[in-house]
Amino acid sequence: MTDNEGMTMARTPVRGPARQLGLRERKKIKTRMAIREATYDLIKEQGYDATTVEQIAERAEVSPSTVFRYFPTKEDIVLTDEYDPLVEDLMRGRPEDEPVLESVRWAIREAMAMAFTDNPERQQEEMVLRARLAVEVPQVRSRLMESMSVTGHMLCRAIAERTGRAEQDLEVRVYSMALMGAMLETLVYWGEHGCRDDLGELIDRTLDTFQDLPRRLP
Amino acid sequence: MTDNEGMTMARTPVRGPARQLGLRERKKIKTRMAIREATYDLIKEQGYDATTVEQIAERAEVSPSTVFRYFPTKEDIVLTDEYDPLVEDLMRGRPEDEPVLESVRWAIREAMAMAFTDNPERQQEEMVLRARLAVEVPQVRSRLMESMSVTGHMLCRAIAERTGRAEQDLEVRVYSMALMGAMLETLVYWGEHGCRDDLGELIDRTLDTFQDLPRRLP
DNA sequence: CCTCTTTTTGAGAGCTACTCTCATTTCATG
DNA sequence: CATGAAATGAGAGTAGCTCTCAAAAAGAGG
Repeated sequence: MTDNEGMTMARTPVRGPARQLGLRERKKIKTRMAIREATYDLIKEQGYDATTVEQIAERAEVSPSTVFRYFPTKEDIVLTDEYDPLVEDLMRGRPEDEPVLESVRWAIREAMAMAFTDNPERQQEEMVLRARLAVEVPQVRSRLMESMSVTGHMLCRAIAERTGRAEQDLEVRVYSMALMGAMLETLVYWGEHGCRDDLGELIDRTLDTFQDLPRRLP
Repeated sequence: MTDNEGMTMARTPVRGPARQLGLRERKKIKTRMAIREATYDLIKEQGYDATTVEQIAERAEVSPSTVFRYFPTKEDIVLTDEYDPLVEDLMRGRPEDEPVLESVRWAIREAMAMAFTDNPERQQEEMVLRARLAVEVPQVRSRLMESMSVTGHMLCRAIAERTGRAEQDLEVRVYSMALMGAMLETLVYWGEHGCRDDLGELIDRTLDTFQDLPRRLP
């Protein structure tokens, strides 16, 4: 049951005979979004812990069972939204001889830009909420770390492909997860400082730091 | 279960020259260990998920309430045992001008050595179990990551102290968490490979990799 | 429009981690 | 031994999550 979410608006089915979403799939997307938005709103109103799945279901006008059918855990409602495939694709599009870190830098920047193209308001707001929850709610932070590890594996694949090394090489994995740890901490840092800084700039600084770690801290 | 003390009545508190723990505290330590061992054994028998807190309580001969009084969550029973203060102390003992990474390397090595001094069998066994669970059980892995983040903060303090930087400096934090990500991945790697490799050697390799990251992966 | 199949949903029962409260037991001490 | 403090157990309660099964909705075809 790999759910392939489109994450785009359900309105205006694409013209053309080839790809027409049926009513069923459009409804699924709508339900998914309804659950998400209900969750975001409730959390903003009363906080994460005080928000029960039952309440979420009620506001989204579905049954609790359905909520769990769409999201495996409560935390996932907040923070599942797959950047990974996007970033992976973007990285694959970079020239072979580019330093890995530069590809990463470019891919992240591009992914963020794309995410913000439609409905930048809402996207920004959700990012802030996620960062805040990552700071405040241990469960969410844990879950976020877990998803970072998935991203890390993606990065392993990309690096392996690029450098010709094995995907399971210890060095490759260490490199990837170190980078993920760095990125996650950047997000937490951003959240702890009230999300006032420019996240893109922080990420740039992090990548700079990462680029020559040994020189940074003797 | 084989701990200090001989089950005396201790009617009169023996005020010997050496510091003697009261019966209460000795009992607490015993209970804590009993819960841990019951958990380890049950997990070995039937796996993590199949082991309920009720079973653990029963085997440890305490009530379920007591289990939760000693450990905040089920995961904590498996993987709480604070290396952090030890490592922090060890790091503080290193010369000021030593490169941070070398202090880390030394502290970890020393901490491992100390952990293995008494009852190396059992220690090794528990380490293996933890690594295996970190690989197999998402909840445990999450919790482990969470605790790594705590260790990361400790590392931040140590680095800040050593280098005179602010503890909240983005670079310091990025450095620390990158290192933690690397260490955690090393543990996972070890676990995935059946804990057959020498963990100390893997850690050494990881630290080597970390030492000159930019040269490792162009 | 009606029928048949497949997918999606809701209702409800059930499990378990975890919390809280309160009475009881166990230790410490004068 | 008496008194106070701490640890425990019993039990009730909450919420996340799973599973099952039957009803409802959507698609395809006549």
